[in-house]
Amino acid sequence: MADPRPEAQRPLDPDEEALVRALGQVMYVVPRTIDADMVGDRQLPLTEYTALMNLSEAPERRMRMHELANACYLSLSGMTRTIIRLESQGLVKRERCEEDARGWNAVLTDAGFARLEESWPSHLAAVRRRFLRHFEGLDLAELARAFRRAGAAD
Amino acid sequence: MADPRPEAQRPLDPDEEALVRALGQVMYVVPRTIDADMVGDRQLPLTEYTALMNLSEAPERRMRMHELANACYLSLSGMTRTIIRLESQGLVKRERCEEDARGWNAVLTDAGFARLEESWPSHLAAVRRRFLRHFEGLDLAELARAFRRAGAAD
DNA sequence: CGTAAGCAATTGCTCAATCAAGCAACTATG
DNA sequence: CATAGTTGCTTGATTGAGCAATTGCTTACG
Repeated sequence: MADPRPEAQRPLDPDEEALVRALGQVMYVVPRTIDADMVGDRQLPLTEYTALMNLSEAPERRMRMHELANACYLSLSGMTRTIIRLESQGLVKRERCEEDARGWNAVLTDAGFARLEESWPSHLAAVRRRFLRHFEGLDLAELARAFRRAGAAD
Repeated sequence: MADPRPEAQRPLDPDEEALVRALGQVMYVVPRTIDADMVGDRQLPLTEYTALMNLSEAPERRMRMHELANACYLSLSGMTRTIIRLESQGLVKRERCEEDARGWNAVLTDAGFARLEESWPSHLAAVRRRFLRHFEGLDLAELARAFRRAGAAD
């Protein structure tokens, strides 16, 4: 990380500076407001919604733990605990993996699928209201590419 | 033919969808990598850096707790504890507010200022590497406005 | 004035996330 | 085919954050 070459230390130009100062809004405020909307509306925290949603899109509605952890931007241990919470609500169950007995699949139950169907409108509304509508008129596809680049390791 | 669904539930178009799916990268991955870079490089978590930085820009290098909490996107109680951590390292001190004895000012010490001077290149590098460079060629000023709109409380 | 209402900040508690350590199962090598 | 090393996941300990209750000061009103 430490690479204190002069070039790297050139001060930000005003537009860069404005963007960096505004970054906190998207890093901190947006996730909290979306989560608060979901919890207030459907009692389903964003982390748990994200897990259910990823499972619902997977083949046979099941995923290995590390796969799901990645998809949810969570550590493996964080994912274990999230699945425990969902399991205790009957929304997910765990099944040993056929091909590798070390592995587990998190599997969406019918109750989990129902919970998701009941909750997605709330998530959609929150995402529109707290995020998407503020980007009208911008090139969303290009922006999406930039977001993905920023998240890619290096 | 008219779509009978309420407007708010209209599905996302592909570009919107791509952006929403990429949002997690900026909400979750970017802050963690910037923080990890700062901690690895200068032992200074991003939250604490942000507090020092805001203080350094304030008149007399001092701010009221709730002001600073807002600037750092933190609750007041979260800010109290951050200041306690900084105070225990001698980087900040607390002084009763002259005009209102209920209030306290967090004041940057010389040691705190020195810590900041030693750390900002690391922060700048992290922000460039993990965020800014992926947005080259986009209209940064417009993007900054969109970020600020997204964070503004309705 | 004097008391009720309100505000600034801190404290107690809880919770979700991390890292590090542990356990169980798989794989590769001599 | 034994065993050393690796991998997949869980568990234990810790941390940083938020909310709700509390403390101490200020202000507004009768």
